Amino acid sequence: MLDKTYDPTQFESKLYDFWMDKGYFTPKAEIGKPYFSIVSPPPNITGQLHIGHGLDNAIMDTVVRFKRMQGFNTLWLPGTDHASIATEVKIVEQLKKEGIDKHDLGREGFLARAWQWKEKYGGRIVEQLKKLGSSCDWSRLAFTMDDKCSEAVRKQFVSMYRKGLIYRGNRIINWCPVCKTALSDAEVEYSEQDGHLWHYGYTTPDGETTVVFATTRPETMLGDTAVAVNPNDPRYTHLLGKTVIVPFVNREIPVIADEYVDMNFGTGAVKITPAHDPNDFEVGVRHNLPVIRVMNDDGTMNENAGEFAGLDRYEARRRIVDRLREMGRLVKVEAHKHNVGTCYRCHTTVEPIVSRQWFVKMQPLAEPAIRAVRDGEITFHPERFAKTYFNWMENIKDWCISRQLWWGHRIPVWYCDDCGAEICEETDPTECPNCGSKHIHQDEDVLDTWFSSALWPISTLGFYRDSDDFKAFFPTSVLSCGYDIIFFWVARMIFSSLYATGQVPFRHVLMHGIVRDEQGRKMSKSLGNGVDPVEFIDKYGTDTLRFALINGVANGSDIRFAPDKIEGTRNFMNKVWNASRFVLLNADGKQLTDIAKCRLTLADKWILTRLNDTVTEVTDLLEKYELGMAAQTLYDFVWSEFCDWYIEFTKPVLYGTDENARRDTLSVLCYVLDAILKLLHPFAPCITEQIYQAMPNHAESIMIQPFPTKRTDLDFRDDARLVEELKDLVTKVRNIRSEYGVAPSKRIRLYVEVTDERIRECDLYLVKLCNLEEAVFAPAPDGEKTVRAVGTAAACEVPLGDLVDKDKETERIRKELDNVCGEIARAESKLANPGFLEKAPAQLVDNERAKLAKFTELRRQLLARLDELQ
RNA sequence: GGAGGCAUAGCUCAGUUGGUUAGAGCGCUCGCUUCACAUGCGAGAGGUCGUAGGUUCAAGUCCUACUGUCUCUACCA
Repeated sequence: MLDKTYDPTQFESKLYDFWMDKGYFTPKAEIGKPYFSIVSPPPNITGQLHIGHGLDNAIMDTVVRFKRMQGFNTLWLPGTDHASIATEVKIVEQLKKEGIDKHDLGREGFLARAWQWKEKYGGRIVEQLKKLGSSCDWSRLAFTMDDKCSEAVRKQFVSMYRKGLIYRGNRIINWCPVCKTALSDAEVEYSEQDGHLWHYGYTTPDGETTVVFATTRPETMLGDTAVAVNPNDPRYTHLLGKTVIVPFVNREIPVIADEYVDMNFGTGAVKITPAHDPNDFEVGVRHNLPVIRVMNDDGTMNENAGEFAGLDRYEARRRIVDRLREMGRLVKVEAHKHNVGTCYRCHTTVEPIVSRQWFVKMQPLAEPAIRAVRDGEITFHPERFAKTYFNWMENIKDWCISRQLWWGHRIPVWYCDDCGAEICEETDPTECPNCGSKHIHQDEDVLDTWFSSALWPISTLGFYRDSDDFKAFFPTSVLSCGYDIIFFWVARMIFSSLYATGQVPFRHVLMHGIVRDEQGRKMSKSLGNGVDPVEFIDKYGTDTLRFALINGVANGSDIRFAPDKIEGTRNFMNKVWNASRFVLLNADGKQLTDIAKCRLTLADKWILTRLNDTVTEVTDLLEKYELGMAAQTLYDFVWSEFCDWYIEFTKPVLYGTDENARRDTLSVLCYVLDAILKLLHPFAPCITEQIYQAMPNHAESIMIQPFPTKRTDLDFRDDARLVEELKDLVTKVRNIRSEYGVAPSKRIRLYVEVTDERIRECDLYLVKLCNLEEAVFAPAPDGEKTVRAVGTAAACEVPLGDLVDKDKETERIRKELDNVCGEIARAESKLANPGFLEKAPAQLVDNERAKLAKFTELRRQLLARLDELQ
């Protein structure tokens, strides 16, 4: 039997262990069997569980449990990510506290520390994920740097290298002077900052003409190798082909013409620094300009900076501006807001720098990736995110994949010290295949962490090992992640998988939003407004966490995680618990009947019909991955129909003396509760299993039971409609009681005049739900003062004696009459519209006619009542 | 600059091929220790669905423009 109070901490972790012991999470790789598979987005080993993981896992577990119950061979494969740069930053910080520089340890020593870190924090996050109740297969737990994944990275790299899709070159990249590594474009975040536009100029050697321009980064002038103007700009035609002198370094540079220059911006002249600006770099390529780097990797000025060498970039900027001012060259200084790129890990302003790095050539990879989504091989939910995807893919630039870090997959390229050959093989070479020299050395850099993440679905399933898992579970069915990593991850998995396997990595992409705080702010460490899922689960349980994150939330929209929402969800769990307790307390030790053999009451028929509706709706919604609406549908059914009405309907029977009726009603109660538990299980796995285990005739576990399906043999539309009429009457009578201040405990008599004879069967329901002393199926005796509730199946009269106020009652009836007349007018005007009759579906026209008939009848009765009152 | 989202009850939000009287939770008002649940029960009040046009028999839903707001993306020195 269930405990008196709902306390999830008493059973959640026990149930998880039970499921694990039974091996329910671990499917066999059965090739050809209908399957459902998800490969989990791997959390970074740097961190701990946050609410975003909670959301991600709640979504995946709900879908996975649903599909498992539907009978699919279901795999949910979990893992963790080495998170190259993020982890390395953390370890460097840790070392710093111990007074150690990473270079003191050397590469080997550092990597040893990193693996220690991985053991500690990777293990911790796995334990935290288990608290969520996620039914993932821990026997297949993967790590981006384990053998299988490393092998995939190696093979993919070599293959792409050989096809010329990976190349090494000098390009402008984003450089983080703190992390001291290159970053991809996706790893740069822009933030608007207050800066300045400094206007000054360079003068021709003869000292006669000065070309004035504006810049936000004066320090880069030391690397200027040209001044550019628009070829169509008449102001500067006379200067084309001339030269000007860069002060401080006294370099003579040409004035060139290039379309890139916007004549209407500033003075129409631009200083060109090919080594430190992406656009200038392009200009430099077109005009064959020298590339002069003036900065070191740590953001200080290098030897090319002349008198400013050794200064930090910002100090150099200040000094240069000061000097220009002293020299009288500074024409103007303007305040200027501009977007500055920052490192997504440490938020330092990145420096565009020319550097020799490895790149993935994107154009050939992007095309099939765009096609796959366009052709519907992959579907985004909601669809609009496909646009975001196209937008990025169609304007994609080459992907810088080398990082000047140690923690990660080392680039599998060796260089021959003797002949300079570049060697890229699947197995580590020992000598140069070109000249036979033994003097070879490996590239020092590691790969962007997202290069391995991009292979995650194929590497974890063992594509490069020809494994059964791959054959049984690929392409995966669903990918679930936040919209913030579409570029980092989703897009890259798509083109990487298409390249390697010729197949898409997943069929459906479920995008969710960001979990925000009560005021709609992002949760962050600095604001201290984050919700720790582990703490939350210890307090409320994982079912409440999961349901609160999913219920009523539209796909892809951000979620406000507010305390009253949490309480509401907890209350719902409590409701489920107590309703179950009611059923189980009554069913305890009683014999039940097969539902198909029960003599069903009207209420039974109603709830079974409504259950059918709910099963259909929830199943449809889940199949469309509309989890929020599916949960909402269940919430409403459980609370507003099963608890508020059906359980109340059963009470007169359960507390009555007819043993057969009691048995049958209990059978229906148990049947419906059992179905509710199963429907709810994907969303709230623990509470449903706990209750299920207390049910009569339960099987080993709810999680391997079939998901409920519609019972056409238990569908009673007509009776269900009648019960809706009954509910309507009950509400109206209660309303009258409330309006007239009849004490809830006061039992009254009710006179009922039926239009639908079946209402007579509802005697007990009326007595119980309206708290009657009796229901008399006759008109009220003459002279009895009553208030009337009018419905289509019956009209009820509540005798209230002197409480009845003629004016008040007239007013009440008039108000209802207004409403009814409004509806009649509406229906009539629709039915009078020839267009509607011709073009609207027949069903709709019929509905409208039925509605008109119903309201006309109500109007008749209301008018009759008004007459009586006169 | 480009793209996209949002704008519905006091608040937070659902509302998916256009089709019953636009819903929920919270809050609010009134009343209830009714034997599953006060984490509850019953009854209510509260919305011309941002503005203006258009398409349609029919628009919260589709189209156009506008206003407000948020996000992504690019980046002109």
